[in-house]
Amino acid sequence: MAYFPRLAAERLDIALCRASAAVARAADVHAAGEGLGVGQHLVLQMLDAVGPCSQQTLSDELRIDRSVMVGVCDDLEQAGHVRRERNPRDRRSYAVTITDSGRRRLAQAQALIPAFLEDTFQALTPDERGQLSAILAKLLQVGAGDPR
Amino acid sequence: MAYFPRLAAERLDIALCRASAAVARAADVHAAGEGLGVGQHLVLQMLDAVGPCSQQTLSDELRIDRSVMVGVCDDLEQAGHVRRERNPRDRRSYAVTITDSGRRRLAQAQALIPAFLEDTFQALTPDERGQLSAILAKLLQVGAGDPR
DNA sequence: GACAAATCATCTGCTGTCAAACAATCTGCG
DNA sequence: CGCAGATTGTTTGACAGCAGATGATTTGTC
Repeated sequence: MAYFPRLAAERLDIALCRASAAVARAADVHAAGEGLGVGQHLVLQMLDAVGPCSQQTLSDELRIDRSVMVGVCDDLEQAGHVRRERNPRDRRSYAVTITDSGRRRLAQAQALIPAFLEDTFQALTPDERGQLSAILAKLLQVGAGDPR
Repeated sequence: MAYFPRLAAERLDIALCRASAAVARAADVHAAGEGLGVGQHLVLQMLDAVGPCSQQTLSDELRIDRSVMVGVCDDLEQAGHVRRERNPRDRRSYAVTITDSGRRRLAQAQALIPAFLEDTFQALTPDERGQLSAILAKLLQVGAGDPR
């Protein structure tokens, strides 16, 4: 029932990982019910916001490994939500572009996110959510051995 | 370079998972250099604090899967840091007990934790670390679809 | 132009985790 | 007692993620 209390109090790293695992599982369940994986959702969201990208750019920005991005884009392409054309200026890379179908699918998925977040983080007050967001942003920016 | 900004701001779940992944990797690197896995460390810490436990209890409290706990205890037993005896009151379960060797190993590992945490969370002020700790405790206690 | 080094997408193998199945044992109910 | 169902530890199979190697292409330097 109770999470071994000294761990949460003393080991910030462990608590962070455990909380993340629980949240990730909830997100997977939500995504599975939605039929659109978390990675696919992120790719569509980014393509919609910033326009066509190479898979490398998507990998870097979204922190998804290159070799995983291959499968994510495969699935999206097969579903018709994305087009993969060679970038004419650099034929090594693709220009991954979101299609109209992809935009519709994204809008549909986006609409369900607020309720999902509300459900997942219901234990936190709006203030706490803001604090958490700011703290995580700081951690991702500088810390944790990720000086890219 | 920059983490696609809208994600960090809007998707608390994604930010949490990304931060956790970075921290987990740092912890693994640290543990590998130390020669004592994170799971093993946690088990020793809990056995030292609360006395002999079954593997099931360890699994529940430390949020480590039963089938993973088998291997963790195997390694600890083989290294002589733990004894596994059948619980006479319930011969299905073990009474896992920390040995003197295990206690020495634990003390040695514990001594390095503060420096590791300081290094990993150097981007955060003491205030922020306190906030993060409190927020994570709340999340682990109630939230994220883990109503055990 | 020619060649070395870097980059993009991809594939392969490895590791770690989880779900499901299994045997042994315990508990509860008649 | 006798039997159904739950629990503990374990093994197995499936799967995601990552490091490293590979082929195609670009960039930089001579």
